[in-house]
Amino acid sequence: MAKDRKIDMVILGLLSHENLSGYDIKKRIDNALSFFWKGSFGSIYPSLSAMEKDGLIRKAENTENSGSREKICYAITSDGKKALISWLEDAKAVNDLKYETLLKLFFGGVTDAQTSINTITAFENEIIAALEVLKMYQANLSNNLDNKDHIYYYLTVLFGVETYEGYLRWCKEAKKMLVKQG
Amino acid sequence: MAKDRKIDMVILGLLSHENLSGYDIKKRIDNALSFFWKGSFGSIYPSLSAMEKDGLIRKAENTENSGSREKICYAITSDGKKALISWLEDAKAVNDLKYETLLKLFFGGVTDAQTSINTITAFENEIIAALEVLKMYQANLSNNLDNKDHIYYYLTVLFGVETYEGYLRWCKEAKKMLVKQG
DNA sequence: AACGCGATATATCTTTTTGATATATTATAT
DNA sequence: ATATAATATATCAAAAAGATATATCGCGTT
Repeated sequence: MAKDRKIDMVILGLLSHENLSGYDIKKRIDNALSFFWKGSFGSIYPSLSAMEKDGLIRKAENTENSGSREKICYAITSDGKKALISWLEDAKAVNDLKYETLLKLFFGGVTDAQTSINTITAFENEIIAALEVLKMYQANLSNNLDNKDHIYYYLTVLFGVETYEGYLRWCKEAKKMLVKQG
Repeated sequence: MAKDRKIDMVILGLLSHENLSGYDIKKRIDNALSFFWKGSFGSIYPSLSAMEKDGLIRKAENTENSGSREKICYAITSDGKKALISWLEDAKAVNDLKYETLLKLFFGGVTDAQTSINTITAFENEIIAALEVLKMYQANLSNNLDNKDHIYYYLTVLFGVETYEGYLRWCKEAKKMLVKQG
């Protein structure tokens, strides 16, 4: 069966909600998962081919004909659902974080304080914009939390809001310290 | 010159502080940078070879002879320092975050609420342990913040403390909601 | 009607990185 | 004396990112 490809689990998870094409999957990742996960076409299409060969997914008829050019839709199989559940039931999870912002800050002593302040400000502006979007999602989702599926989506958004607000508090504090230091 | 290898900048940054071997570099990454960056031997040694060929670093005599087996130490060159500064002065930074914890939670509807609670608890325990270490670093560093180089280290630790405390607040809230939902 | 352009859609290639493994040396504990 | 843990370098396969190629479709402009 599947080895250790995380993208397989992303795809199986998304297909457990609805039938999707590779292009649809990319859109779902970019929209709903973007602030805690990423995925490229270069990993999605090979994963789809491999998982179809292994019987974890199968080609499905394009139900909602969006009118656009023909697409190859996939559905999850019972074997695929088993693989997904077995992954979900393992509580251990690897969180792989790479903050280039922090890396630049760590080596900030090589240049002047203003360079580090600029790096923090660029980060701050990105987060302010992203937080606005997240808060919109949060507002929409909190209206119908009775829907059992929506609570999981809501909790990930809550995670984003909580961490982003922490980022912004840190940006202010860090810039204050750097200005004082000169 | 160098293309787009982030590991190059990590190594150049560390070498701007002191001469190091590949093994030393790995230790520095695992200790000082671990909660916001990672690096494997499989990327460090090829990067060292490539950057030496390009003249960004050079072999250096092993100053502090630690008594252990001989090691190949490297020093940054003036070209290397130029490359490092040019990277630092670009305020744009890519922060690449992959939370498998959040991914599992997002698909939590496939299994029962207890499965998601277990995933959150495993995350919570990891963060509690890591936060303890970070707070120790923070206490040590805040004693001598007059040292110009230490402030940058301190700020990255502050970032870790702020985000980890946010994680823990979220863990409590998320578990409360999942327990209520059942 | 012809044209260009942006969105949709699949696929593949190169480069970067991880994770595993191989190999050898030195220090330490039993 | 011997096992084993830490030190040290190196390489390989697998995974993923990022870039690029190719083609279709819908829409607005001229």
